[in-house]
Amino acid sequence: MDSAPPTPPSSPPSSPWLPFESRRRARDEKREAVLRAAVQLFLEQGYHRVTLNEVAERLNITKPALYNYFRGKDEILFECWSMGAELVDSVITEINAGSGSGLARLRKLVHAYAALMATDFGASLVRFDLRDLTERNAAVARAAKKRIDATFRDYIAAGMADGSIKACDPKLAAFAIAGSLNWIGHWYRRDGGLSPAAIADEFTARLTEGLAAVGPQHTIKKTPGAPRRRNPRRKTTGKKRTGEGTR
Amino acid sequence: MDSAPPTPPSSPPSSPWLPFESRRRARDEKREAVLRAAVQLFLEQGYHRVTLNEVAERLNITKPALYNYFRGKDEILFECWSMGAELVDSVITEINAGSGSGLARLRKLVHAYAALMATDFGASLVRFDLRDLTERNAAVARAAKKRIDATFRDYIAAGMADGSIKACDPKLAAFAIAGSLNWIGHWYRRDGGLSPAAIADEFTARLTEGLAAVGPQHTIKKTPGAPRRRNPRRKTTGKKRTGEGTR
DNA sequence: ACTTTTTCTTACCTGCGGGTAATATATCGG
DNA sequence: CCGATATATTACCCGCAGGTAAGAAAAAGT
Repeated sequence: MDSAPPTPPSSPPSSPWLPFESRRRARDEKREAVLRAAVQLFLEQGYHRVTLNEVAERLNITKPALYNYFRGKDEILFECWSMGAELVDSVITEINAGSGSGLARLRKLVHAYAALMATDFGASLVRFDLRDLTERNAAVARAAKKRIDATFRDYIAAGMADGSIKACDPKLAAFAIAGSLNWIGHWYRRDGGLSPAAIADEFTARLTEGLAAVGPQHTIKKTPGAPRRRNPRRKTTGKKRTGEGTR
Repeated sequence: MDSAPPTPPSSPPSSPWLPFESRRRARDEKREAVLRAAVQLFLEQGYHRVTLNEVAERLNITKPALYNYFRGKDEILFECWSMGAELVDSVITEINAGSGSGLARLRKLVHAYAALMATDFGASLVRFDLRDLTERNAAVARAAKKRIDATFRDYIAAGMADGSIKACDPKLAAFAIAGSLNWIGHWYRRDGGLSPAAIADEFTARLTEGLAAVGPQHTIKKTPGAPRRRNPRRKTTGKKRTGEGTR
């Protein structure tokens, strides 16, 4: 809207960094705008059916302009995917920073992950085909996926160790839970009557009730801390930037 | 192997139907061979990366020969998908024909469905993008998916009605279970140390243990009929044929 | 006001892959 | 052995979408 720069033109040239910074910012904002438009189209129509012309058109520019920000179509796909991965990563670091039993952590992860699957960048994690990426980028993506999967298993294993989760095969249990969550990304529609929060709550309960240990402590049903209300929302901080030049 | 027709050439022309039938059979077998080759390649590399030349090459023929059996690439995709759908349908009819509580039926369905996801045609149900189909075929596929989803919900609702399943939202519970199962189609690898039977058993237990009613009757842990052993395997009959000519 | 750098556009190239036409070859019925 | 039918091949078309080159337009720096 407002075109006034942070440093008005009348001010002395004391700080030439700010305009420089603002230029960089503008560029990154445009980059992100491209990603937002692209991820939306990719999810709507599928990567292969979306042309770069369409992406550009939606941004009121033309195709070659995109090449100022990205090397090619596959890099756009990868960056979309990365956005989602960063969101998950920040969720995980946050949970790891906190405390709680294995079961409690697993519940937090399930809740946050479920909500993430209802976002564009979150869904892109499970709806994009990694085979569309360059081998290099695909390797990065595979590694990230592996880390996420390992986190699920770790929480389950930790829960078994601390007695909050009953004995089971962590690998298969993680597959079952993660699969259920990942599938949200395939069926969730914004106009579908089910709010992300409701889905997250329900899945948290449904997916962990079978795992809770029944022997030592009594069956845990709702979140132990807040008896009735669930966590309203969790602010997903993040937004790192890679800073890798285009040319 | 053996090329001798059912009616040897020396016999009188009393039954000209058999050679005709055998011709038809040969044709259908080739059609199916195309589908088997195609589904494998589609799963391996992804639909868009597979060329018809590759499909043909794997069958030791050339691309245009495929057009004797299918209208085009998308029809091949659809027929692969249909093979999977027919397998699920036959599983469902079999379960519906039998008896058992809602929970028991749900368990049967989960078990059979999990095993199916470890097959090529089963996986094609969840790994192919319906948007690659013509609108007409996509509508058929959507309807089939809806029927399958409805079956999950029906079993859960029936279980709640007969007391074998505790109160829950059938829609979300079905999503959670089906999602977990569908995801198998994405991660299962034949060379991955986990046998389909083991996966099916584990998922059957894991996905239904949280749903079993604990109030009225005692907790149901294993299958109620057979106390220790689970169903070893279920023969998936089926293999209907559409019989729609190409030209 | 001039130059320089960044950003964007118009016009084009190019390869790939689905699909088709014309034609050859095997198979079948007689 | 001969025509008819199905089945396969070789050669081709062509539309599309990713990517590029060259230059205009806009900003930034001085």
